[in-house]
Amino acid sequence: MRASQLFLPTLRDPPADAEAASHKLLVRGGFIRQLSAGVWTYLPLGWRVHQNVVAIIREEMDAIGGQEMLCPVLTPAELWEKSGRIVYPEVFKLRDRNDRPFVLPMTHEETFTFHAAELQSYRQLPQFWYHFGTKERDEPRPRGGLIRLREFIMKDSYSFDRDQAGLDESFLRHAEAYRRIFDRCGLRYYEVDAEPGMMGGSESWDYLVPASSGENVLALCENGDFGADTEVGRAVPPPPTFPAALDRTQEIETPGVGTIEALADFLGIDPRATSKAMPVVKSDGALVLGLVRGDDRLLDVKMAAALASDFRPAQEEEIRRTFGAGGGSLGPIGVSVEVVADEALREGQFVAGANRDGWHLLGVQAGRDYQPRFADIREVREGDTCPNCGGALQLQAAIEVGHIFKLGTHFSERLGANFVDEDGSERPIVMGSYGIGPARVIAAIVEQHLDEAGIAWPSSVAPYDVHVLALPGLDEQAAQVADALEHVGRRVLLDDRELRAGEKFADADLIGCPLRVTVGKRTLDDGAVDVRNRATGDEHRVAIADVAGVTV
RNA sequence: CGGGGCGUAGCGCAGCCUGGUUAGCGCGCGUGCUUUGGGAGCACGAGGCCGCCGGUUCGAAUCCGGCCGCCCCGACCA
Repeated sequence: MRASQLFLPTLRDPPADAEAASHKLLVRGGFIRQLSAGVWTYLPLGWRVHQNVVAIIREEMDAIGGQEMLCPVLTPAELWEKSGRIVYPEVFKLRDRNDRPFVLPMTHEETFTFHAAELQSYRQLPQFWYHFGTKERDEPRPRGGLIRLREFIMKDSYSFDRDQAGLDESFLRHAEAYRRIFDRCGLRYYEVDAEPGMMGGSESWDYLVPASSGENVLALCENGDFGADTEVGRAVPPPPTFPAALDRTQEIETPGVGTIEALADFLGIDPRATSKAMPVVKSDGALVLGLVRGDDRLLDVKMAAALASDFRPAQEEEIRRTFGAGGGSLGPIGVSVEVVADEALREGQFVAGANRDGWHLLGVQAGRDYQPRFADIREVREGDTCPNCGGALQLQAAIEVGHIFKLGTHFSERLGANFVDEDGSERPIVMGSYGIGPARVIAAIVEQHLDEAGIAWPSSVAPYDVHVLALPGLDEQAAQVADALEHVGRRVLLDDRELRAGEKFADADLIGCPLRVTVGKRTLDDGAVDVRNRATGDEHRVAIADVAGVTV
């Protein structure tokens, strides 16, 4: 390809509204352009990279028996009413001229399950279908270039098995394929337990790529034996320094003490030896008391998982009616509601609210003084330690590039995707769903393969293998070099634009093809060119006759 | 949805507070000459609904009101 004819609008400066490195470089390099918040066009170079990522995914999906198909974007709302997902606020909804309701799907479980209803017999299972489909999500806040989009292409695949054992097998095969995909894309990533979500799946794993602009937070053990998404993973907080143990709880007046810091100061104790109570109301209206250590924070996604319900903070009036005290004086003793206590409160005696304004209790011990249900509901923090080996945990922002999920029978039951099993009985198909966002893969690759000058694409996804620079006056010679490379199957971008050498070098660094070949007077007299490795910066002189043989 | 910021040429910005000729600057773009291995120099030139609508005023990029859009933080998030 000749750069003089390529639509390649590179920019010297990053757009003012870009924050993430991948956002800045992909825009500057002429890979993508924004159309609206979270809505982007791939320009020619960006689409080539996208196609390369897609090709890798396709190969690995096919390698585990995937059958590629394509489902439409426009989808009758009826399917989503059956699955129950129609109520999600992120779902784009629209109507046709006859007022028939449609949705624009955020993923395609409903549609694939609709087709899976044609599967009749266990003899046809397992099946494994996928497509690269356009997803639409009315995100409340798109951001970061390609990191959170309102419209994007996703590889979503679906497995259809006769039983749980089959699903487990399909799930693991996907995990293997995903590892190969992300390896081939040059990503450093972690496979971690994920938040299963509200659809009742039993297990799900996330693929998280450490990158500062990511939205997930990864907890990693210094000894390498633990990695978890902090929305799911359990970590061990540093132990408290407890005051002398008491035989029974003791009331103490704490006038005007409204915060944990004030309480610890007033009593002269370690804040870690206190507890705090968070009254919440489940979606069925039941009030529950969440209890975490004084220095910890309740993490809402963990709490929701522990309660198996959404919840909201209780209101002042509800608190007073239930506990007979205000929000700053609540505790777990003598209450009529369920108490969900964090694991950190299992051992030891903590200070707790007395359910009496201006009073606390000393020496409150779980099991002896109150009977909670224990759950991991605290937010993982810097300074926590590894649950496996006790090593220090490090927190790191990460981009979620893939998610694999044991769905079970939620969709097959609601959409009537049943099969007849060997014993003649009809059963719902057991499903898994598996997603990868190529756009996020691209963003993640850039975040991990860049320097001050621009992107350094891994060869597997680079828009071109070799970037040949024709320095002024040497267009013909450069074209010959480019031809020689193309003849041996290399994908070549020939910069034949009428620009100064410095500008071509800068653009080449920015665009980030793995190899750069400079055709200039300086070396041509010797019948040679300079070949530079973008990632390492290594440059060496190669005779033109040998240039077709150079590799990264 | 809450908080903050921004909207002036393709990109980055100044001007606005304190209203007043033809709305500026850098980069980029076009033409010519000189240059030519790391974002050149000179000259000439093209390019603007100053986000939109309304109001105040003799006069609005500038003041006031409403709306729209975009970014960041939070909330939210299969």
